[in-house]
Parts: sequence; C-alpha cells; structure tokens
Amino acid sequence: MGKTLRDTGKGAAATATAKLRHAGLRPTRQRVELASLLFKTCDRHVTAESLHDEVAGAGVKVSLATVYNTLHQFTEAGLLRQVIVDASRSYFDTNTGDHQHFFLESEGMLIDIPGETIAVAGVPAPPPGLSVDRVDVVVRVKRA
Amino acid sequence: MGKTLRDTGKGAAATATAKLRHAGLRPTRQRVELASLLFKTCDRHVTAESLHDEVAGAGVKVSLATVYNTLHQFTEAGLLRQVIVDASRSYFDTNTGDHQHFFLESEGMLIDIPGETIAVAGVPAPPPGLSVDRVDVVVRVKRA
DNA sequence: CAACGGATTAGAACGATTCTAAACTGTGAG
DNA sequence: CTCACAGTTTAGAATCGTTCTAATCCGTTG
Repeated sequence: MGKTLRDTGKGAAATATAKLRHAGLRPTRQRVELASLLFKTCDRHVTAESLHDEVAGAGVKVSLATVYNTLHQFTEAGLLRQVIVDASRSYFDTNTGDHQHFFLESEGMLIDIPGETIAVAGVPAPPPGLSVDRVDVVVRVKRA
Repeated sequence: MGKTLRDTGKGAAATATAKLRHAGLRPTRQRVELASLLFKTCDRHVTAESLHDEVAGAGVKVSLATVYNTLHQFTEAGLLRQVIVDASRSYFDTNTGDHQHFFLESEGMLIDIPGETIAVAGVPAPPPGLSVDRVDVVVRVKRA
C-alpha cells in the first residue's frame, strides 16, 4: 500500500507543469501547486482567499500575494476567466469557454450555465467608436 | 433678471422632497440635495465618489459617509439600482426599470440599453430550492 | 555550477467602503 | 411654539480586498 494514492501527486503536478509551460509560465513550485488544485477538477470557481485557504489546508505555504499574482497571470494566459458578480470579491473561473452563470449572492456561490443554453438576441450596435468585447449574463438567484 | 434661474432650486427640491416622503425617507437637507442632483436628469449612473464630488462642486457640504448611506437607502427604497460591472467600484443607476447596460471599462462609463431591446431566451431553471431574482446582461465594449 | 532575470514573500500601502460615537435636526406631542 | 426623542449626519478610525515594495529566492541557460 502507499501506491494507490489519489491523483494529487505526480500525475496532477506533471499535467500542471505541462499546462504552465504551454502558457509560457515558468513552472515554479507555487504555480504548479496552485494549478494542480485548480485544474484537478473541472469548472471551479475560486476567490483569492478561498484558494489561499485551500492551498494552506493542503499543507503547502504560498503567500496571498502570490495567489493574487498567479490568478492574474493565469487569467492573462487564458487559463482562467475573471467573473464579476459581486461588488466586494473577485471570482475566477476555470471554465474559460463561452458560458454564463447563476449567482447565489447570499452564499457567494457561482454555478455555470453552458454556453449554448442561453440565447441573447437584440444586442444593439454599440455607440460609434466602440465594439463589443463580450456579453455577460448573470442570473441572480435567491433561496426560494 | 435673477428670476429665470435654472431648475436647481425650489422646483427640484420640492420634487425631491415629495419623492423622499413617498419612499418613507425623512427629507433631510442632505437627502434632498442628493435626490435633486440624482433625479433632475434622467438615467444617471453615479459612483459614491462622483456624486460626492458633484455635490461638493455645487457648493454643498455632504460627507462621503452620508453619500454612501444615502445611496444604499435610496437603493433599498427602490429609487436607485446598484449595477455591478466593475470589481473595484460600485455604480448606482437612477433607472430602476428593466434594462441592461453597455460598459466601457477603460472609462468607467455605463450606457443604458432599454429593457425590450435585448431578449434573453433559454435561461434554465435554477437548482432546486433557488429562484431567479433577476437576469443581468452586461455588454462589455472597447474602443474600436 | 555560476549567474541572471523572473518569481516569491512579508509587510506596508492603498482605495473603496463601513463603522463608531458624538453632535445635530426633523417631527410629533403638548 | 417649544421640547424631546428618534432618526441623521459626520469626522475620523477601522476594515476589507487587493496591490505595491524591496529584499530574498530559485529556474533556467550558458
């Protein structure tokens, strides 16, 4: 025994390292650690603080500043997408494809809605000199 | 001369006072002042700071704390609507009806899109125990 | 293995917002 | 009209998330 551990070890780290290299980011211990946590599972929504707590809980020491730096670098590299739904916290989504969100404000919870599900029609032409960058839809929900 | 001044005076103040009473808010000097500025024109988008600057520019002294308090009270009273589009600032919209926004991040500018213009179809049923509160659409635009 | 430049870090700094406790002011009763 | 109370305002401190700084560290390349 000792061989059949979960995938948190070498497998995830190797994948993460490859992912980082692809993105042109130096695979440092911290980045590999964070990437492993973020991309081990699909479609995660994290906050700088939640990720910092998570990595700390995993027994690894990464400073909060590095978590912030990393989240932004990953976002610039297209590995993450920033989701703006709350005035006081920034969320980062591991799903970078075209999709929208349910947002349960009372619990700070985000739920993905696949891209093809919602259809937005009738978006007017933006004022002269401007072009559409992205259309975000947030379905704000409450406890029934 | 001296009689044909702009509407910044009694007219606006009277309207504002009425509006405040309707909303169940005591028409204090500060609230009347802010309401006058906010509702004199249609469809305004303000920030706590921008409104604070504006009222100061009008020669009236209202503390920033009061501006924040007032914006929140107006929002609770349904006179304003908070718009969440930027991670670092909160915007308040004097248009409380059903509508969406263009957002030009580089300049912190919001532009209303009338409610009937955009059609959102295919919003899935929220997870059990939750109900849809509102569907927000933000069309993020850039300088062409 | 040396060394260069990018990465990490603790802690300070920051900007937006909220809180606190004291001073002030509409308002309804008398 | 005046009083007194509850609701308001305020300056300044405090808080929160986030960013900056300057020193240290570490991947990578030669």
